[in-house]
Amino acid sequence: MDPQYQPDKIEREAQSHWQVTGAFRAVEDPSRPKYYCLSMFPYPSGKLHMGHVRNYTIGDVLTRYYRMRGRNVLQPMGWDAFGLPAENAAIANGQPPAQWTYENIAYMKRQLQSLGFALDWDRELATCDPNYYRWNQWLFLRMLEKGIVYKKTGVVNWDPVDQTVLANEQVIDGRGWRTGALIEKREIPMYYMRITAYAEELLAALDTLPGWPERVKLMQANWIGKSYGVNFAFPYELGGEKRAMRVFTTRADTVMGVTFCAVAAEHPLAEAAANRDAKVAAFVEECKRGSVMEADLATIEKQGVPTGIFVTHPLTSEQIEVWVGNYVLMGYGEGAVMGVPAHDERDFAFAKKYGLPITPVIDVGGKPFSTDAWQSWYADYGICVNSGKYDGLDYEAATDAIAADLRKLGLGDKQVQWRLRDWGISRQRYWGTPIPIVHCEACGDVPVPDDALPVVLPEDCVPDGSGNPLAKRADFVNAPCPRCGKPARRETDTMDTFVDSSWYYVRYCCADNPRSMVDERVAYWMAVDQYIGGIEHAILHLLYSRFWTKVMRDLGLMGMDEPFTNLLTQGMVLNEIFFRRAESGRITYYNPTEVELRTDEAGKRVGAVLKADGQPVDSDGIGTMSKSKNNGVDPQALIERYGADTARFFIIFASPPEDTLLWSDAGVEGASRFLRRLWGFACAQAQRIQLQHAQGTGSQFDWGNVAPAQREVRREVHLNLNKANYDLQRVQFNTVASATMKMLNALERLPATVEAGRGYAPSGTVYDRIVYEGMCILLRVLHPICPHITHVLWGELGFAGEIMNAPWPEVDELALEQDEIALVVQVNGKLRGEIRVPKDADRAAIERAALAHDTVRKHTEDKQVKKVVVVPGRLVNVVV
RNA sequence: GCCCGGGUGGCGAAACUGGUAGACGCAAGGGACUUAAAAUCCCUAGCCCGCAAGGGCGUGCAGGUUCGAUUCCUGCUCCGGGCACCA
Repeated sequence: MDPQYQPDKIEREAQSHWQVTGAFRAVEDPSRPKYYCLSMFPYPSGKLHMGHVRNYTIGDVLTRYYRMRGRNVLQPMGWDAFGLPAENAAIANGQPPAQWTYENIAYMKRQLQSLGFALDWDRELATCDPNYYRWNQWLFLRMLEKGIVYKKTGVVNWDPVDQTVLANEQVIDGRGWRTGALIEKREIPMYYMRITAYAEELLAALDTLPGWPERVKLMQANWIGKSYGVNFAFPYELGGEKRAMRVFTTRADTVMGVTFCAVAAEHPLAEAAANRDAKVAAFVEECKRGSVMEADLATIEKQGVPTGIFVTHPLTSEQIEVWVGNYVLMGYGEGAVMGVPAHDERDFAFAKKYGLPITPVIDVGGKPFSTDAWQSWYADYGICVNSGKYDGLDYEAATDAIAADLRKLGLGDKQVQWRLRDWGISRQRYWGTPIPIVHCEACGDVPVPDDALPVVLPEDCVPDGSGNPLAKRADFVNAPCPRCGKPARRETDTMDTFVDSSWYYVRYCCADNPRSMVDERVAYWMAVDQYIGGIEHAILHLLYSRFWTKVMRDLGLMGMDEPFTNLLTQGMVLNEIFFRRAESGRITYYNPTEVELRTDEAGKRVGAVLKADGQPVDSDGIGTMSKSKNNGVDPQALIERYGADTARFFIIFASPPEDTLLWSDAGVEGASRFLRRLWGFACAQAQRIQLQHAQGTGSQFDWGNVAPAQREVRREVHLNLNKANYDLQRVQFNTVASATMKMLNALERLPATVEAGRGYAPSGTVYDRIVYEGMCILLRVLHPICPHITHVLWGELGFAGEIMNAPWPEVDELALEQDEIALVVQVNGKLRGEIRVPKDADRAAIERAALAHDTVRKHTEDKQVKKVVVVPGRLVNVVV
């Protein structure tokens, strides 16, 4: 056995052993309980970053742990290979996205393999492979047939200089990232998936997911946003024509306080007003500038103009003026809102700004209302006042009465409203799944027949940032109409990449099937037992995946209702973001490894400079490691210097999986030291352990009369095994790593000789037994985290079989027992001392011992003891 | 702006269901070994007062509940994630 721990050597050997034996190939076996462990597949951005290492190490720990627990495990891997960065790379270096993507996949695959993950590479898939995305197209057509896919217009960011649609990320302060041009909103036709048809089920089924974090379920529930309210109309006349402006409100009890209404710039009323009033027209134009992002819309200053058009209040017949407001969204609800400034903060600010009347109609516990400044209680529920026949009613009664009256008038009724909107999947981009539609002048939008699938994306395009590259490809665009055969044009939009990731976990089960999207193997593996990925996917990706699962179920393709039984949302790996802004406004990001921090004499940070030119760079704070912010850290250097086991141990040890982790490699040294120490200890004990094998390990040993100093070490080992079991079950792995360190610390402290003559078992024999048992436990507990070193040591020390298939160790409950326990003594909650009592001491004896303690006596002697609280096994609190 | 999290020594963190705050590590200081360095091993360590015994303070801030609060409640503050075309 090599006295030196050489990670590069042993890791290479272990990995090639696993490869040769096909150790991680998953085979369906109905006789064994399966465990499908899935980590979110990576976007092939070029190199792995620490977030990937963290994500996949967590998944690997679970996979290897459950394998040792006897489950038939599947842990696959693939590539989320379509997307914007490939096109950006093409713009930057002229390389076709396909080539760039495949090169990145090859490099990152080698990186993943070097980390020793127990992945079944036979099931590898890439979403940019026609054999994968043809099923996106196939299912799209099924959804089209069912009416789940439909076409309508949607709003996009339009860069007027590049003549192209920009992603939200490419709009910076309302300007195009490359051109600096002011961005405009533009309406274009798009395909939508009717996720709102599943809103009710998506919301209700959250209750069937006990294995999901509460916070994720809460976020999804809020996102779906079911609200109960009243939808009603304000009638009006325009150009002699009778019409109605519909609004939705969750506060029908405040309808009597309406003093104005506001509509979105795209609302028909706004358009009508713009036609006859230049001021309105100018404002409507202004509203069209800027991005479509909700965060931007929510933070802009609320502005509006009066349209000069009045609508009739349905209950009071009062004339109410309609305004155009830049904060009203056409895409949400009716594109019009009622204004009740006395009880809605946004309306209040708007009314103050434009001098509109503010009429309180709700009394909240008699508190005095003033129009001077908004108070948060103005929005509270209360009793109607100033509301005519509704005076004195509470929220529910008033809502019922008002809804009933509106119903009688035929102007409105109660309605359930959803915040969730249908999912627009059309993207005006090249590197994505082609939408399988042909546009024919005679036949309209014609679906591509199934036998003509897949519609293959040409892989030699090099986008240049202007327009849509597919539209420029005559060989792609020109196609005969599938229906009439006349020349027609292919759809050039591609699908949102969230489509790709909405069902890839299904395809892993049958990735080699060229004839159908799913097969019977799906029923064996699905649902995913444990899904692991970043918290940033808490809403969109996870909601879309749940939606697709339900659609596939309703199409008869799968049986399950929900795709992911247990969800672990990994915290983000963060790093500082450094950048410079050029005069043109263009921003360049610099990797933290290229930046040097400047500090003053006291060690306080005073600035940061680029190592290359010594000139200052700005900090944009701390953020998730990403390609776009160039703040990722390549784990390669770490792996090469210390080995995969150290990298894995360190990232697991650094913090609990769900916590955010601010990257720093301080502490890697400690992980490496631990593994070297473990190797050294194993070397030193190898002969002794071999001897135990030779003597037969199956024989029972009587641990009853072992000297306390040795018994304490064995207790420590089993205590930490117990702790590791608990922490594995609650997915807190950092303390599992700690437990393995504590076990080694204990074994190293194990005394070889103890005081003789007390009838204890011979200390030399006990020493050998504890070391043998201790290493047998320690290696197995450590194996999921550090598979290579434990694989090798398991073999070197002569333990049977392969450690990856060894059964998980059992806690010996007797080893945990102690004769005497220590109790803490407090006086008035303050720690004053410690007493030792027999483990079965009764309450009275504990109280006596506590009151007899010197320090306790000092703090109680001139006072009256009111009460003594005894917490068994923990503490005694004397209250005076 | 809205929704969801988080804040504990110089640093990463631990603390089972309200019961000894700081386990396990990193960095640091002191020592041993060595011609020297690396590696390794031993010791110290939340902050303040004290030679010590001991005492006071301490889990972002301000309150509350409790014999007892990092843990429960209220308000605030800072940081992170999401906000529908980054993935």
